[in-house]
Amino acid sequence: MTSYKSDFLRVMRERGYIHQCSNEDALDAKASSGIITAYVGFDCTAASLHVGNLLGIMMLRKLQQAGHKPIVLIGGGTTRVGDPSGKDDTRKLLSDEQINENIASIRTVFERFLTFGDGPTDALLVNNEDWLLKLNYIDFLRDYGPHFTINRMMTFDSVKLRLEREQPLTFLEFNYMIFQAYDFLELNRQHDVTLQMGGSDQWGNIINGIELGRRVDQAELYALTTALLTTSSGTKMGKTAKGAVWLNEDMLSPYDYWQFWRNTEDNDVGRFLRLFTELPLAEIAELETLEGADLNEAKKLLATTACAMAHGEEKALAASETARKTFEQGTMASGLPSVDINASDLDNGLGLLTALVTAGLASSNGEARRHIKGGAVKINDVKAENEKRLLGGDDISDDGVIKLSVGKKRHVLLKTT
RNA sequence: GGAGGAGUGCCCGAGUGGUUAAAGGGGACGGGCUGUAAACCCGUUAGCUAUGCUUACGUUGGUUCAAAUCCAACCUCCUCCA
Repeated sequence: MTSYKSDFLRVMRERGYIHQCSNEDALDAKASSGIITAYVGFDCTAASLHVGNLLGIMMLRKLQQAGHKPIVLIGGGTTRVGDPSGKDDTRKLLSDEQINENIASIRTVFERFLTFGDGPTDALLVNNEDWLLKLNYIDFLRDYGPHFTINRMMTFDSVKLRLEREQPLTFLEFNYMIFQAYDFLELNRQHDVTLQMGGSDQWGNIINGIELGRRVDQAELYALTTALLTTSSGTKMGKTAKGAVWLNEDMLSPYDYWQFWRNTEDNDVGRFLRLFTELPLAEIAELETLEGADLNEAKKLLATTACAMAHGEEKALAASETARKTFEQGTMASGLPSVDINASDLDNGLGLLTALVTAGLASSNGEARRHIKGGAVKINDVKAENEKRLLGGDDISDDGVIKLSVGKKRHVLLKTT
């Protein structure tokens, strides 16, 4: 297949989203002749999605932009089971309350990327607990069990890898793929969904759904996956000093989110621009030709654009400005992440170690101590050598804050209240 | 049900009575070099009210001056047999 007829698949390929696609000719024909409805499933194991999920969200966005209908499937039911794909260990089970809290917190993110509503191409958010929790075990087994063979399930990577690595795979997790397959069937019945998208680790699960749909309803379903995101140097993407790169603002500040993209490796800039921004391909191609330090301009653009999509233009520009002041001018930037401290603590003299820990720059006094020893700590851009140093009112700069830094990149402003 | 093997720090993995907060590697973090990049070099990598104390080698007990290391029971996993 050399060229796609449908805008959707063409864009997906041009921008580098496609890893695998089942029956792409038929899918292409279908997408070029009418509205298709597609979904991506999201687990709710945390209170926020992270950049690893961004690819799925972006796919739905592209789908909608191409005039099709995206469905966000929240795995309220399947999260109660736990997906074994790509994991060595059984994930600890979450309580129902936790799951519901997570769902509430996660759903806000989608509104930034998709247009929801009742129109034919408006996005829809559904939760699989609506049908999974109602299932009757015996009925379900009789209706759908015969369509799955253990022999076949054993061949899927999610199962095979666990067994090969001699890690336990519980029956509970073993059922995950069956539920995901059933989701696809159910969404096809309820909303005429014909395409499921996801990361490449979902391929097996999706194929299971396609087969179930064909066997039970003679439905013609499709799969489309993206490559899992890794950096050029091969490491998994999505980690910062603080942990995962969350999409929710209350979990990771727009400034830190901006920084994450700003620190992209040279070799990834073009790829990420295509995947995570909506700049024209021609412009990206030009940006890619930049070399050496000039490439930093492309990284800034990537950071600001990607940040704007997740947090809004205003915050993205603010983050960009904060970064400019901090790194290019070396001046105090008020937009850096800040932590409130009591003025009275300062009067009595606030220990530097304590300050570093409360600022989140160190996880323990011991770590703070090590950072000081290593010469990484700065107070108002002046290196701190003495771990017994006390912070007092004198340390408050003209801007009314105390700037604490660990290393070149991590800065926190202490603000008195 | 029977026989054998395994469970170590964020991960992998060495260690089989004392100098072991536990080799080595990975990851992560910090420093250097740079461009807030990569690669490379160096360092750090349990907590604390810190010349000491506490926690830590699946769990719980026991032996011993002393245990990750020996013993017992239990839990979990793997392999072979039935």
